[in-house]
Amino acid sequence: MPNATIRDVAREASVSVASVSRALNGATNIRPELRDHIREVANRLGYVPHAGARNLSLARSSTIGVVVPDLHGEFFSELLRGMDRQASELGLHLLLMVMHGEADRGVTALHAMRGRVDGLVVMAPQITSDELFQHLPRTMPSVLVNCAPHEGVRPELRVDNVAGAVAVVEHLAQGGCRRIVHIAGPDDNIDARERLQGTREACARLGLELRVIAGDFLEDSGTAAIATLQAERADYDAVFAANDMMAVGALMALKRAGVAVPEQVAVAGFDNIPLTRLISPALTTASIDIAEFGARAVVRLAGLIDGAPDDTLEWRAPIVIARESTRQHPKNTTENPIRRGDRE
Amino acid sequence: MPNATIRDVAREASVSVASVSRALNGATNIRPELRDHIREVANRLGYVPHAGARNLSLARSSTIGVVVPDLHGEFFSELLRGMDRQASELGLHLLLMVMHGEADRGVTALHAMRGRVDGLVVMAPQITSDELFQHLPRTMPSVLVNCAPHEGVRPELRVDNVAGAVAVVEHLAQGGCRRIVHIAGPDDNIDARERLQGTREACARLGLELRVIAGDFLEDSGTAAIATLQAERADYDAVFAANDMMAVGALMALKRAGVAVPEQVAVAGFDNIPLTRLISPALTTASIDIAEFGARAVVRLAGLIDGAPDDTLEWRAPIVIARESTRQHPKNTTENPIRRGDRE
DNA sequence: TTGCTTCATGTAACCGGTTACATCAAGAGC
DNA sequence: GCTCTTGATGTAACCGGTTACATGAAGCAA
Repeated sequence: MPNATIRDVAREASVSVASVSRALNGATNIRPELRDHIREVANRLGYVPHAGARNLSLARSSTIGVVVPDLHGEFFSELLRGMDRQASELGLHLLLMVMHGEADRGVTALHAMRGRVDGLVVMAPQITSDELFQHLPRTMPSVLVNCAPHEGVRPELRVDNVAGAVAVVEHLAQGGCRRIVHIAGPDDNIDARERLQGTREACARLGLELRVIAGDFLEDSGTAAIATLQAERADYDAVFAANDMMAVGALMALKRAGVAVPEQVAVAGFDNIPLTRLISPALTTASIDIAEFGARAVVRLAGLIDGAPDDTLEWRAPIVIARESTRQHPKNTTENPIRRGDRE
Repeated sequence: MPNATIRDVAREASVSVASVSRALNGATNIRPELRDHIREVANRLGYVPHAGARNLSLARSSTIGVVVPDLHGEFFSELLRGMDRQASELGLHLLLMVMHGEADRGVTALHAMRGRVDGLVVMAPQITSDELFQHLPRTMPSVLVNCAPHEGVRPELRVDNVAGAVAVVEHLAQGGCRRIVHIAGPDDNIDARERLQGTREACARLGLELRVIAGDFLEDSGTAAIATLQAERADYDAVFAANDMMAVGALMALKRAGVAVPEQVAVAGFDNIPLTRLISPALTTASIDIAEFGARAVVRLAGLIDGAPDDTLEWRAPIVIARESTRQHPKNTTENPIRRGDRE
């Protein structure tokens, strides 16, 4: 037997559908006895309103779409947690949409959102996602989170990656490091680019040697970067990875290679995912409060949906969380740090 | 200007709404030129179908609801990742719903799903969620994942917690451990209970001493458990926590207290979350493929939605992943393991 | 009593799609 | 030329809610 509809309840209670709707939605213009009677009947029939129908007629779904490139790792789970907490507080549901890196699938997916959500939180750091933004209808309230540059001005939330990278490099320099290896993220990722840019700027300004190795934000590419360096017997005293997972990969590889961290090589990451404080040595990293970041995006989106004007670009500046992996050590503050090639 | 509707397209193309619907949904009974013309007009107007209206009329939303108790930690992010991968493959969307531990909110939330999703994947390990299952309408296809016992038979997927715990204890015993401390999970959590039960059974059978300390599945309670033991100068040679996060907390606390792991005390967890292999010593744990587990739930739900009969209870038996934290050490295989209280 | 206001309740249109059925033109068969 | 079939197209009902507006009864003043 299918679910009861509002008309079933109306018939059973010998009233009109309007009265049922009024009774169940707490309208004031209804006789209390009638209201209670209708509620009783609705309960008896196990009536549950059909949200889809309600949404259609109200032109509001109380749902927001979350567009993310990927679900790997703790960054997204933290972001999602923050968004969920806030959304649930505001009585909103979360519709998840993962692009899996495919921009065209992203456009299709975006279209699928119409009539399903009241607004979107979009995270699309791929430089190539220009098409995506063009397909983001003006009529759809949306907050852009850490997105690649795009046409026009939109409500936006960004991490100040350049400042974060600069701060990390300064921290490394302060610890006595002079020869930095930067493991970069994907070339088409705006976060990765900006972190690289900040690293370049800071190294140039502080007179540090810089070598850049390509990576892809995954643990393995951090490991691979160290393998390359080891094979070359390269000379460096710090590894700064563009995100924490690559830093972890590097850390593990260094450990296996018998290189002491931080004594011989300091290691730093970016994002401050929860596990950074659990590994050993604990990882130095650039941190923003990821969950708060997500929550903030939801708050702003809710404002937009309610019609509040908002087209500001809001920044979050990361701070450096100094942990064991870059603990300052006197012997490295000299001009002549231990060279990797010397022992092996 | 609001979004174009199917009627706008029909008017602009001088055809009926039926033709527009046919043209855009690839029906065969339409003249190709007309179809192309309509598509062209639709494109020009930037027409995107209203998913909500479509769902209402098709009585199908292509969305599945995911009900989870919490979003903390990597377990859920892995589960979600597996579900998303599968859902996206099947052309389904994911609507997230976190209960935040409140059973009554859960019931409300469940009702909110009606007309929004075609089916549910429900994870409700709280013993108290009986009410929840009663409010799960029979008409709503749903797959239960690691749920507490409940009335009636439903399509279900479960981790064999008892077997997993037994396997871990056997592994510990094989390594020479005789005095086990089990850090239990929340008392009202079915997974926690079963893991405790398995631990009890195995210890009894193997003649091991067992002490149980209460925990709550969070890292801090693992830390607290060790603090308690230290304060008492308790005598034990293995800590088996009911999940990985508590094991990690215990591991950190032991390290800080100067207790060597695994030499003095072996440590094991449960779940095999990704970070277990990254910490040091790497954590021994009971593992199932969490992402696959989630994906499987989605596959079965999709089957149910398509009307396939399915009321089986499917089990996943965890396997023990032996890592450094329980590395076998000869001196502990004697009847007289090092007592914690002897050094400090 | 009449006329006016107030308020509970019902009727029916609407949200934006899909689709059963009606309609109608063209082609086939005789 | 007439009928029958076939296939494209249009009309309108329907999905299940909400709500503007119509209706009609009760309350009140004159």
